[in-house]
Amino acid sequence: MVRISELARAAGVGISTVRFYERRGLVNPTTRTYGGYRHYDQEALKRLKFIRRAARLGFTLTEVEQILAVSSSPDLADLDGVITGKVAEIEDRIRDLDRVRLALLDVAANGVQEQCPVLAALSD
Amino acid sequence: MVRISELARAAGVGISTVRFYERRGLVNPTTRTYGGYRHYDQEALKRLKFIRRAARLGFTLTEVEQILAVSSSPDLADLDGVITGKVAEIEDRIRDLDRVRLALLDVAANGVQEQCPVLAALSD
DNA sequence: CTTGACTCTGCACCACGGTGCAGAGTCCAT
DNA sequence: ATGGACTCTGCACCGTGGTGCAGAGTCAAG
Repeated sequence: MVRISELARAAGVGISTVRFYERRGLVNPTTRTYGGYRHYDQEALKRLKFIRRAARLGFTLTEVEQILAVSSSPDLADLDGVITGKVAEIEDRIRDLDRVRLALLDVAANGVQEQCPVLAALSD
Repeated sequence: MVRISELARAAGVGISTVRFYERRGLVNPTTRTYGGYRHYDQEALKRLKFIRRAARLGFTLTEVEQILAVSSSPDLADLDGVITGKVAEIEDRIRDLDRVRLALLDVAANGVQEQCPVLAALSD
């Protein structure tokens, strides 16, 4: 059990950010002292790190919330649809990222041709 | 050659957004009429679509600018480092996205175990 | 039981990425 | 040449995701 400053430092975020995520319902302290101090366990640290990296991947906090909700729902029935949707969405992003990656490698290898490969990568 | 409203509609963005991207140096009109109206060619449409999708992938507009700059630099010498760096960054994101994807599939298949696989996916 | 480091809440503020409006001017089909 | 649709610039505003401060309270080592 650690308090907020230690948790924040371990996750590489600011204290205010932790409290902000709590207001958004993303991370809750495991317990509070009588005086109101937040105490966190290891699970909270994992959640914090997850949120940060998912946000960096372009997910909004609302989307992160959805993913976390899905991943810990006690009711597994008809959750499949939600997961399938999220997975498809993630696959789209991976495909797009890979196109940009390949296009950049193409530029590195062959220089810029008439048709810019990077622009072409996401033109659909 | 189309004018701004047609370009915006084709790219699925607002007119104000096109002008905003222009202020950021991301898309420029091919020509202007004497009266000041912007005219765009197909290249501009590609750039616009690229910007939108790259932004959705979590790149900031500054990063998009960098990628576009790299991809159309006339000077290919010592661009390799920049491209290599961007490619590595993109590969990291792909890896992270794939971890989340696999973790969600795991939840769909096996339910939530003691250790949540989704949280574990991005714990490092 | 004091003292200094830490934490609490509430609120104000910030940067980024847009979005909308006003008032003036442009374009072009009739 | 005129009417209506469209565009121009400049500026103000918005939602998201934080960040910082004030004033009061808490914790724990000595």
